[in-house]
Amino acid sequence: MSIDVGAHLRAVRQMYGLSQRELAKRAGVTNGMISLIEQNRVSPSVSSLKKVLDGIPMSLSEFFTLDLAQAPQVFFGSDELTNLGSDDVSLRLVAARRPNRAMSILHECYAPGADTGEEMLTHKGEEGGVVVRGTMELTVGGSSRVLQPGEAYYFSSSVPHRFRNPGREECEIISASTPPTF
Amino acid sequence: MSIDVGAHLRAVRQMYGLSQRELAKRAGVTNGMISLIEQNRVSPSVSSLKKVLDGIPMSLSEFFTLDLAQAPQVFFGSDELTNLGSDDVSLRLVAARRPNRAMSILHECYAPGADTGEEMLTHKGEEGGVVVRGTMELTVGGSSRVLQPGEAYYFSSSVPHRFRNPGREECEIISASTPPTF
DNA sequence: AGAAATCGTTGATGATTTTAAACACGGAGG
DNA sequence: CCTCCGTGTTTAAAATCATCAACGATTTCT
Repeated sequence: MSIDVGAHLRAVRQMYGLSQRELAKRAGVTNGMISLIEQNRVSPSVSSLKKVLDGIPMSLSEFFTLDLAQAPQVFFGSDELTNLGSDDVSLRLVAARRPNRAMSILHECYAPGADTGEEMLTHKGEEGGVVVRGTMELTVGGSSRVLQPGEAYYFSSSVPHRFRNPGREECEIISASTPPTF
Repeated sequence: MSIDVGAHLRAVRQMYGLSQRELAKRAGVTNGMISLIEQNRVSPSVSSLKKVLDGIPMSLSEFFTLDLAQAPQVFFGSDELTNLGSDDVSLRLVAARRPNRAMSILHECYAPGADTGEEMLTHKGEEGGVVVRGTMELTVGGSSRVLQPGEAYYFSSSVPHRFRNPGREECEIISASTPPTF
């Protein structure tokens, strides 16, 4: 069970201070329809839902991505980052326990020679980051490059990729990925 | 005109190597319906579209957020980051020209005393980051804190916020925000 | 208090979607 | 050649959604 479209629409509408009739008028649909949708007595067609959201206005993407229940921690001490790494790779996640995050932000440390494993990684979403200290060899699809401090990367995570620290020094990077990998 | 649901579903389905019948079977709907949706001869109800996507599987949120047209630059030299800052605040953006990015990743440098301006910032989305060097005073809503190197933050950008470098040293942070601010 | 306005809900009808079953096309193998 | 799969597409009937108009409840103003 994922999203309750009816309750969600109601919450969004009220958050924008609109009545069913007011929204219906802006959207060019009937108020009754909005009532039925909000009670989950019908499941609107995508085109109808789009018309309704246009009246707010809000995109379908925003609607399905938006999460209301949020009143979360903002500041994180260095020791409040959640450590997810193994022996030679430290992955420290910001806001780990925040439900329905849009991103994973990580403070990563790779020991000399450390890597993300034999197999190339493939998953949904996008990721990017900046090298802060040391050097990082990144392979994405066919191409590969050793990034120096201050250099950066950004790619679609569905393309097979792999990280490796080729240097004798520890490598530190700050990265972000969306939707959240961790 | 936003998204072409039919074409989009077709692209997603093919990306996962599924036939209409195969997907229909997994989703518990008929193959004909998928055909009609993909030709935009009908606009599916949200519940139907959800059933179809469950067969992939993919969430409604992902479906409406995902963008296909992508074959972009992966690696960025330090000098290939796009500088957006003013005199005392340097904002260097990763993958600036990539269309339909899901995130903005920034390498930011604040001169001593520099800030994001008198007014509190408010916009859609979420943002987070890690302090790499120097100190950063961050105010979010009512609360405020001075973050040290290695410390981090994450919050909803719709809450009024402000950054200021209170130290005598330059402050360097890596940040990410979604949807992209820049 | 009473009238007027606004709210969300409901029932019958017309419009649209969804199903089930058949169709047409193309490639693989006997 | 020709049947057997596998595609995706199409059609009529069944199911669901969207509209229109009316309803009861609540608030606002006279």
